[in-house]
Amino acid sequence: MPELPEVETIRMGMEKYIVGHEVVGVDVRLPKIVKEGDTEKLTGGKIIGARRFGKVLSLDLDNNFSLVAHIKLTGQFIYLGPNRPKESILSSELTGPLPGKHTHLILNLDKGGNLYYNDIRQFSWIRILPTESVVDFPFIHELGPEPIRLANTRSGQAFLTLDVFRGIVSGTLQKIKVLLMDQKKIGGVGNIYANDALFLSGIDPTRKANSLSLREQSKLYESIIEVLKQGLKYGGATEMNFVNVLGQGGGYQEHFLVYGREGKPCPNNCGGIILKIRLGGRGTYYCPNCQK
DNA sequence: GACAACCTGACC
DNA sequence: GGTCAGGTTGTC
Repeated sequence: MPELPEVETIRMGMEKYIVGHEVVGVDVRLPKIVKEGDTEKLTGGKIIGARRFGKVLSLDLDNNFSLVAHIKLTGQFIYLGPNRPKESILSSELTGPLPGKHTHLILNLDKGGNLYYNDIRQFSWIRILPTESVVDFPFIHELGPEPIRLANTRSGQAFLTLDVFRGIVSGTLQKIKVLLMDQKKIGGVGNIYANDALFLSGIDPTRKANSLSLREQSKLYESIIEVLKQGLKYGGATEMNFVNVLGQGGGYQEHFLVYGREGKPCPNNCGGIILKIRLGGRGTYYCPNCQK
């Protein structure tokens, strides 16, 4: 499901295919998706940038308005129009027809292009905000630092250094996995990458954060960065129905370490079997042999 | 700190 | 037909 690597994959696609286009019309099909602001402000604006803050996207226009979106579990931004690479064949399995019954917003772009916004579960939100106020929007303002620095993110988000991470981890009684997914503590990490990072570092997800040794803190810090980089490398994980701006799925789901692998053998070949428990209301997967 | 709510589709 | 999935908010 969309976490930092998936949202960053979308952002990169927007930068490549959407930025530079003018918005010539807006079609709102499910008004409740737009929680704040007037979508008509977008019309006539030229898209000049795509930013990401944790799991939130911001499409910035030259008329000082931004379309800000949290796609939650099942949001999709798909571009159809000129400049799509010839080899990008839309997977109707992942997106359905465009527009379709889950298409809630359409940005008509110049040169006949369209940006479709789909969301099956309708949990996501879109806001139209003045560009200068995007960083002050409460959810974005309260986001914790991000674990990886990306060249073109322009997120303005603070970077999670090892020292900062140590401070966060040692200062709370929260269970370590719950902490990793707490957006106010660390920006961008969700269930898939929290599970895999804890496996990679050999740490039991139910441990209290402040019980980690200095060595475990370092190992976990490195593991978070490693799994996020793997996610990015494969263009995200197509769990739920994540697709990039061309409607294509990602590949990290083929490389899950423990996420979604209940009952399967531990990838370390330790002989253990992956267990599933619930932590903070979320499915949590781990190897009881390797994670202490 | 636990858990329902939001919502739909997938799965048993 | 019932249950589960999950990011975030809201409520107990």
